[in-house]
Amino acid sequence: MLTESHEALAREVLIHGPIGRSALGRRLKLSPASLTRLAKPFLERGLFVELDEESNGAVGRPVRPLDIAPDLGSFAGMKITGDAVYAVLTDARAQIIDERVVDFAPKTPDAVIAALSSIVSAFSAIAPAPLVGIGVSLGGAVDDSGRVIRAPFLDWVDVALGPSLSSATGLAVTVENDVVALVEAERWFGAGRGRSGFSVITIGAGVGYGLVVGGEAVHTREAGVGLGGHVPLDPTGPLCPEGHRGCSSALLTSIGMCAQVRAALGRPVDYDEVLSLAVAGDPVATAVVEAAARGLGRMIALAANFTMQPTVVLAGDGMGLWKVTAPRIRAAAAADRDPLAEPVEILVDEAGFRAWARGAAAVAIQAAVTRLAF
Amino acid sequence: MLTESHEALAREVLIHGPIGRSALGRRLKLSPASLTRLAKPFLERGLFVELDEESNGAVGRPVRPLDIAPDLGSFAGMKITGDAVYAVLTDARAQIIDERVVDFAPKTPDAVIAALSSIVSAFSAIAPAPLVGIGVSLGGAVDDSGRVIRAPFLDWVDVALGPSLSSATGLAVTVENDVVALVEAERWFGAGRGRSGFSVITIGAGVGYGLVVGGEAVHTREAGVGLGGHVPLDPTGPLCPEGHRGCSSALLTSIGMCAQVRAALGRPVDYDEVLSLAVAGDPVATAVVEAAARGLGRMIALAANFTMQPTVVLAGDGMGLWKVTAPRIRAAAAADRDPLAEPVEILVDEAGFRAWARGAAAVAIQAAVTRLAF
DNA sequence: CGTATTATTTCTACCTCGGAAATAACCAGG
DNA sequence: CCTGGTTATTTCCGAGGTAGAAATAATACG
Repeated sequence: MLTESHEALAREVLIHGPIGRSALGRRLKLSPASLTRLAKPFLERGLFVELDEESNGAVGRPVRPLDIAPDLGSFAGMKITGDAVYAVLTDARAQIIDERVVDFAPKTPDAVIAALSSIVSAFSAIAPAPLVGIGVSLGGAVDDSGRVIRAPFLDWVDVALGPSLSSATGLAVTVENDVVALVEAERWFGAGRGRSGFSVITIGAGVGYGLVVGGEAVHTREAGVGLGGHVPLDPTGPLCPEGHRGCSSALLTSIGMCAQVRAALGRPVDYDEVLSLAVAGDPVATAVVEAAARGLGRMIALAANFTMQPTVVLAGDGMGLWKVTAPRIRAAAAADRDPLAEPVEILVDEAGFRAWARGAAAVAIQAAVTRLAF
Repeated sequence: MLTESHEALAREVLIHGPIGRSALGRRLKLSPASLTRLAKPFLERGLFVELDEESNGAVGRPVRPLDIAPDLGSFAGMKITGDAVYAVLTDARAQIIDERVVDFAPKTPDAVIAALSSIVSAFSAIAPAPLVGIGVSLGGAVDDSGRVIRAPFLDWVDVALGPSLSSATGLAVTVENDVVALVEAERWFGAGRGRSGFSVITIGAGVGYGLVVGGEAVHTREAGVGLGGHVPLDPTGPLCPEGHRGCSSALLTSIGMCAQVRAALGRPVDYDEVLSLAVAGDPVATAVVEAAARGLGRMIALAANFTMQPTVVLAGDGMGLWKVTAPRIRAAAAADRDPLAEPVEILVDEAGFRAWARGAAAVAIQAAVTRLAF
């Protein structure tokens, strides 16, 4: 069995590789001697490869960087919504190789597992390396064993989703809350890579919030229950279904924005249309979008101030708002930022909706590293 | 030299003692055998004592709890303001034994060091155990070597306060930002003891903010620079000197509250008078105090939501506001708390202004534990 | 072509830790 | 009072991870 140090080495090479033993020693606070010893079993089993770095002009013996084997394994990440599964096939670094969408009905565990299984079969056929892990994420509460404690949008209570899918596919399955999974993806492979702390705000059908401090995601009982969904942002704003005026849900979600525009224009519109109307100068859509931009900026500033982390990562399917109003969001964030603190650094995950499925893949990869099983 | 495990043991006994080896093993994740080994040098050097627990009716061999020696050492904690030093003499657990206030003028390093030295002399004479460490805190930026990088309220830039005081007194001196020190005191000895995470809000002449996550205080460059000082809380509120409408400084500080009441009543009032006027039913003071209570409640909810820590500690000289309006603050916090999350737990440090000096003592104690020097 | 520099490996001793068994100190009940 | 049960602590000892020192490797530079 391999030790904790072995696992730390595997994680470090996966996240920061290719990287030389010397740099690894500094990063893990271990001596060069230990690095030689720790890396040996990985090289012997073919999990790591040693690269030939062409000399870069520096004096001294050139580094011999370690990297993960290119054919280490593939992973499937699948995000369950109320009517479809959005899936990505990734490599061991959560780089997307392929993506699929499969609708399902009715909202029963059997129908969902059938959809998930069909995706896994399809991915198995085209994956460049064997599938070694499956990640599933959804909006709701899950436990460590892969059971879904509750998922309101599916009307599920206590469903053994992980075990069922695992026996159906014969592969290791990790089930996680969607926001938690997305945060893990940002931490290991995304915008937060190499940063010790940042907060994550997702916008789309809902508003999600996650936090990383000291290199670790903050996991409390309330992670993923919708924290950040009802932050008061604009006292003159619209009402959300819970009756909060100008809260993040009312202001920032695609549902909330579309509802505002529809109420004023008298006809249904979708999210993309709201944005393009705003770009075209429609006064209603412009007002709604600008209010959202100010609200998001305020939320970014609040997150940065209260978490004491100057970096905020934006992700989710609502990134269209960023594309249209980035300067306004930045200005609003700066206005509410504490004047003495350094400016907020806003990082945007451009993957849009795929970021959710990539999050599911990320937790599957993490599970594989913890098991040191590839 | 003693190891990291020895230090962890010392910290654990100091914070949670008296405590048996068995419980220590569970807490530190070490075997009973290791606890016997680790505790030995402390008992031999007289730093720990073994208590005789009278049997409490439980079966089995009774625990033999370890505790720190009662005469382990005394500590001085001193908070520097613009015109006086507030000091406490404490035992090794930051329990206050005595307190002093010494005014100084002018705002020069020499005058401040003279005031600090006179307090140290006075404490030395009455301390029940030898003084082993001195902690100094102030509003401003300090570095690890005990230098004050800048302290605007004293017009100081780059003053070697720690080294000067150390050579003047011959004792180990620790200098820390006042908010950071207060957070450390709450974490080790105060309301946050035994909790892995919480946020701290101080109100008084200013608004301070600190954060503990995963058992560690969050130390970023912006710790103690005034984060939380200008959080927008009430869009219809008064202006702060920076021009923010209804921000935490305008709403919650004693200065801000007194200024509002004075503007309406046309005569100067102090903080205690504002509170007693409000209790007596004066309409102006009542409006100001209730706005402050609502604002503080909102700030508490924001802190809990964005830090994902359900516990918030209140401290500082403005605790009079809590005494007068606790139910209103609780109600406001509950209103802005995310509906799905567990209720906010509000803990109040009743020490008032002394909490600042106690924070300085706490960082001195921490330094002594790190050095394992008593 | 020798020297300086940096990376990595080899060898080895240390030292922390935990497992197992023994011992200690209590309670409960006959 | 004695015996068995239970929990806390100690003793003994081996396993294993770690780092120090020295050797070796591979480059740039003059």
